[in-house]
Amino acid sequence: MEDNTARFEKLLVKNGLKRTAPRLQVLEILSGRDSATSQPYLEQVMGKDADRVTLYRVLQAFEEKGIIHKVLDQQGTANYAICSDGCSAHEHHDEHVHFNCDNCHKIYCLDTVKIPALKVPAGFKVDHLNLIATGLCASCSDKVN
Amino acid sequence: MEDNTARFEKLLVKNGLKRTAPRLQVLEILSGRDSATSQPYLEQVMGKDADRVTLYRVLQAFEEKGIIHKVLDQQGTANYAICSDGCSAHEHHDEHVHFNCDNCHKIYCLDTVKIPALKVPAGFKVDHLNLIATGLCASCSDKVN
DNA sequence: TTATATTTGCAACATAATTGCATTAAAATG
DNA sequence: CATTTTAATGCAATTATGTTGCAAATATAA
Repeated sequence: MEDNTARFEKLLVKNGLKRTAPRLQVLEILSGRDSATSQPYLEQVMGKDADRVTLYRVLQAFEEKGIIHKVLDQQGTANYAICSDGCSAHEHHDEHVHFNCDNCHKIYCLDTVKIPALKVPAGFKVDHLNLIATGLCASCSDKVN
Repeated sequence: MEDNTARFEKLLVKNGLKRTAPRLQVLEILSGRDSATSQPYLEQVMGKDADRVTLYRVLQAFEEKGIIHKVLDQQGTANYAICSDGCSAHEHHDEHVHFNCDNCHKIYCLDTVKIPALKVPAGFKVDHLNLIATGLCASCSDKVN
């Protein structure tokens, strides 16, 4: 799992995207984190390596191709995480629960927790489900006690 | 159910808020809609009747008192709906499902649908759940067929 | 009717996101 | 390997969204 760069380059090519510095950098940052990453954080980390507009466009392209998925936190800020295998441009499989910690504000993708089936009123056709739980993450509830 | 104004005035007084024109207007608009209403829509409808800042502050005050609740749609836009009875400043009971129609972009509060209980990994402590379903609402899926 | 406490509106500012366009860089081609 | 083609970047300008401080106005209490 060492040579990420080679892996990322394949990922880009596979999706018809050119191998550029800003794109590799975004993948590098996202893969090094255990929770979803906010746009402002990315912007700050990348600094002047890439224009703000470029970052927006990189994220948008990645989302369209199914490389990353977007989660909105309780404030409405966009956060991004690398999709698990199985996502593609045509179909996102990110219907797991996202956990938004009230203390550290990290967003965890709880891949193991599936969203239970849901009964909706007649006529409504559910396409996607998006469940965000808020509370304290394991690390923060430790510290509080 | 005709004289809304009197009802709204009581609601304001009960929550220690003064009876002002912008507040009554917001309540009037929200109560006349069958789905959650976006901040931009409210801003547009109110036009120059109220300053943009006033609208933000009215919405914020209402949310704090438990008169309305905020739902973020898939784009991260704030939408507001009048709370069902039982909400207060201390406790929001809006843990029902919100349905975001992909076609008409309305947001429905599905009060009758409860969010199923959830198993989370050890250590995580869930405080609130927020489930947004996307797809076609009853009215739009009619039209498509 | 006057006093007081809240609420409003304005101006200025801060942040987040989008668009058009010229320039640059990556991959494809011969 | 030079050249062409196509995609991506960076910059400037613009729009949308949300916030803060403060003076003026207004609702309620006294």
